[in-house]
Formats: sequence, structure tokens, C-alpha cells
Amino acid sequence: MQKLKPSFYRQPDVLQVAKSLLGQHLVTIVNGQRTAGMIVETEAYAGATDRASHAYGNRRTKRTGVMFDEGGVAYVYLCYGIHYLFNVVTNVQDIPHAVLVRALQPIEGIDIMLARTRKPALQYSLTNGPGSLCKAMHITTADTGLSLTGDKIFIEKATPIKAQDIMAGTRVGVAYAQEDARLPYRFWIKGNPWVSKGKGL
DNA sequence: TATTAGATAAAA
DNA sequence: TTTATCTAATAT
Repeated sequence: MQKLKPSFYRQPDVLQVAKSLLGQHLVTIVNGQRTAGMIVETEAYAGATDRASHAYGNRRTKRTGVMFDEGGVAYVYLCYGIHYLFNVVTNVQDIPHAVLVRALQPIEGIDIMLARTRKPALQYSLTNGPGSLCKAMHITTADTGLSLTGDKIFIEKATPIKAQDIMAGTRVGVAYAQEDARLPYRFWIKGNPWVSKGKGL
């Protein structure tokens, strides 16, 4: 399998990247253990112009700093004090765009994921949420800034999802973003059971 | 005067 | 629980 090229992440349109990411394989290798999953749900964050983004108004801090880097690196932050959220930084330097990976369909190392999540249930609850996804893939804030073309966390090119199988809707958990919360920046694969929430919109 | 460290507050 | 911001201390 081939890794996505750096140029993929530097596309000027975050929405395009978010959609293109669907169906690709996110893989992490930790302690020699390889785990992989197909991305089935993403959300786009348009940086400076997006109230839902940490980088809204070009707000730059130690934490959000990596979003200002060139596309192709990982941005991991903590939500609600306990959930790690994995984002892919896109666009060029100084444009803090990012795509949040919300759900995965396990492909490789499912047993390893199960061991990490300590939730024996082989249900869709393994990687169907941004928080549990990171646990399963062993992603933490220590991974922020890592290049997605490196050897620990990367995305492999896979069969692209057909346009008619991509659904769009509003993002979740961004009520504070006011009008921006209603933007159709969330994408998922139609009918995939691993998508985090109800698909009915 | 600048940089670093510690402490306190806020968050999502 | 992590992260941000402020205040203080120490070095420059």
C-alpha cells in the first residue's frame, strides 16, 4: 500500500481533502504493532474563518500551533479532558486548516485495538467515535506534529469512495460555533455501520 | 530587559 | 484532566 503524498494534504480546499480522506486507510505503528482502519467519517475545519476551529481568527497558541504548519502533519488535542481527537493538518503553512477524523472501520490489528480499549465488545464501538478511535490506534497528544508521511502515523491510499456514497451534514459538538455550527462540513460514507452517529441526519 | 518557571484559572 | 494565561523569579 502506498502512502498519501504530501501534496495531497496541501490542497487549498479543506472540504475536498475531507471528502478525499474517506475510504483511505489510517495506520499507526506503535511498538511494532500495526493497526489500520478505513476512514469512514471526517469533519473539515476551515481555520481562521471557522468559529468551531481552535485556530479561529488565526488564534495561535502552543496547542494550535501545529495547524499553522504545512499540511501533512497530525494535530491531536484533548477534548472534555479525556478524549483525544485526531486531526489531519491541511493546506500550506500559516493556513490553519484541518480535517478531524471522527470514525474508522478497523482493518488490521483489531485484536490489538481490543486490548487497548479494554472493551471486549467486538461491536461498532471500537473506533466509531473520535475518542475511542484514538485509543484504539494509540494516538495521544504526544503525537501532535508528527508527519503523516512518517513511519508511526500515516495514511495509505486506498480505493476512493464514489461521490454518490459520500454524505454531508452538520458537524457535532460545535454548538458554540453559532452559525458556523450549521455548515455542512461533516462527511461520512453512506450506509457504513462504523459511522459514529445515525446517518439520517 | 528578556526568557523561563511556577501557579492559578478555564475548558470542551 | 489538559491547556492557557498571568505573575514572579532568574538570567541576560
